[in-house]
Formats: sequence, C-alpha cells, structure tokens
Amino acid sequence: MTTKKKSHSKTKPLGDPAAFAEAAECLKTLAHPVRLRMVQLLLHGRYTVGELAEDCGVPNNVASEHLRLMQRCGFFTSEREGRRVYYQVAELHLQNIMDCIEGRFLSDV
Amino acid sequence: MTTKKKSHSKTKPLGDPAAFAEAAECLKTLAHPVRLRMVQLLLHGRYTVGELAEDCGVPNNVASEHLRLMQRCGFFTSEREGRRVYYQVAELHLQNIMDCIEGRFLSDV
DNA sequence: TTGACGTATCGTTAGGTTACGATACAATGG
DNA sequence: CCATTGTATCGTAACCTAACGATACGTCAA
Repeated sequence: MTTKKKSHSKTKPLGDPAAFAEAAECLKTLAHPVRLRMVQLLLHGRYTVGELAEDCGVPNNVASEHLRLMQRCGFFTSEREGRRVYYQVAELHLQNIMDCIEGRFLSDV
Repeated sequence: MTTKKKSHSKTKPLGDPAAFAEAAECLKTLAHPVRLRMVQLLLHGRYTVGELAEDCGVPNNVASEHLRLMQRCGFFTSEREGRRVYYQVAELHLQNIMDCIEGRFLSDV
C-alpha cells in the first residue's frame, strides 16, 4: 500500500493523467460485446480462435482481430498447437473486473 | 459431478447477448480518461460541472457533455442549486468497478 | 508436391465518437 | 429590465473503429 490519505469528507483523490489514459484504453478494449464474451469464456478455459468465433457468432477473421486487440493490451497470450491457436488469460485482473461486470449485468435479474 | 467427457470439461458460462451488449455500452461510457476521473471524483463527493471541468482540464461544455453521457447510463444524477448543478453517483456498482480499475492502474507501484 | 484447414493480415468503407465554437437556456444581482 | 455567471445544446469537422472480402501464412495429410 502506498501512503494514502485517509480523510473523510471531500478529499480529491489525486490522479495521474497517464494512468487514467491507460485505464481508459484498456476499458475501451473491453467494451465490446464480443470481446466481453471472449474474456468470460477464456476465464473459464482455453479456446481456439475457431471455437471463440463460433460461440460469439462472428467469422474467424473478425474473432482473430478482436483477439489481437486484446492481446496487445496484455489480456491474453496465445499458443499454437498444430494448425490451431489457443488463447488464454494473461492479465489476472480480468477476473476481478469480470466479476464486477457479471455482478452488475449478468446475474442481477 | 460433471460429465466425463474426453479432454475438456470446460463449462461455458452461458451469456445473454443482450446483457453483454448493455455491459459493453456502459463500459464504453466509462472508457474515457476524463470520464474515469469524473467517476473517481464523484465517488468521493459532490461536485459541480465547473469544478469537474477545472479538475479535468476541459472546458465546461465538454464536461457537461461527458456528464450527460454518464447520466444517460444511469451513473449519475444531478441537482440544480441556484445557477450551479451538482452531480453525484447513482449507480452503486461504480464503486466496485472503480476499485478494480484503481487496483490495476492507479494504485501503488 | 498438392490440397485442405485454421489462422492472420490487409485495404476499404460505413458508422460512431470527440472536441470545438457558437449559441441558447437558467438563475442571480444590480 | 439588463448583464453576468453557470450550464446545456447544437452543428461541424477530425478522428477512430468495426466489419467485410480478399488474400496470405502455417500446418498437416496423402
């Protein structure tokens, strides 16, 4: 933990603009229905491009581009096995964020 | 106990496409440096448009548009007091999500 | 080798988002 | 009233994104 001010009332949290920019970039990457679904799936296992594409109802090349985007954010890594490429979660915080999202949008009836 | 399938007994979480679309929409609204900062501030108190604009380093009309976007997602409510308009958090899940984001991007390193 | 399959990349295009300036609205004070 | 302050909206332009088709790459089997 850093030295964090602990006052109540209206204390402005101090924010590093660069950190907000990076956070916003990652959130923007997450903010797509297909990509959200891919994250959810990959948090439960290891899938190939084709499997993800089929589940999400998009063509393979589209799935591949979404996966590339998320890989560039550090969300996933990939491993080739023969002709197939398996993707898996690399960014561990994805679980926490997905829990929040599921808690708000996917469980509340 | 699950079925004893051959290699993967990966259980796919079942996802309602409409829920993913709604979640993605809200995340997209959150995915902007200025808006993230506004959420962070408003989670700590009540601020006027002008105060938020100044802290974020954007003109008032830009701040106002960001706030309107977030209000339409149900993030905030607003109350006029004289000529000023105070915004405050309405969506309680924002605290959880912001905690995740701060934990990943804005905390100690 | 050839062909088939799975994946990745490229070029283009339609659509969406952001910021800006101008302007309009709302509330207060003189 | 009028002027000023604070906020909201509108039109526009620059930018970014998503999806598509075509194509290239990488691997395996015959």
